[in-house]
Amino acid sequence: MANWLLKSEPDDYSIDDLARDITTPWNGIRNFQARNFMRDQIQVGDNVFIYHSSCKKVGIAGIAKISRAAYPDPDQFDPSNHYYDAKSLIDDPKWFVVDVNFVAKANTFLPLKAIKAAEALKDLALLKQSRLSVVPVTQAQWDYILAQIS
DNA sequence: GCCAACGTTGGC
DNA sequence: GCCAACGTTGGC
Repeated sequence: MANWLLKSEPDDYSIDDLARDITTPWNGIRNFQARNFMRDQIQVGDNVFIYHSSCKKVGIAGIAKISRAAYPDPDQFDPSNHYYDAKSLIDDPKWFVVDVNFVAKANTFLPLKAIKAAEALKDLALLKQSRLSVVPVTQAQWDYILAQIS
């Protein structure tokens, strides 16, 4: 069982959208490192923090859980889709999605500023690789953040 | 909207 | 396989 942090732009898809939908395919990941985490490591039951990026309130907004492990992202085969990838083959797909289930909204939103200021989170992968949209979270980091937002 | 960081592409 | 050019991300 592992823990992850998934980024989303709330204007595009927010924790409130997930609360409404209950479950959603985490689509549109087009970065190899993020893809590899999803395809090779993320398992059903893994814990997820939902992080809002590129917006007014940047930070951790809620909690989710993986409800389905990696399967090919259908968008990559649809020429009319924004995420269409002509180089991806049906029997050798390049891009994957996992399904995510809503667990809870953060009672207390944890802003990036507070994440950066926390000694316990100084090694958080989010801070080391600021452009990666799927990052692992250690158990100690998970517990610390959970306590902050609960 | 700006700009720095950084991932990807493509020519050599 | 290197590296410059280019495109995208993401915080401010």
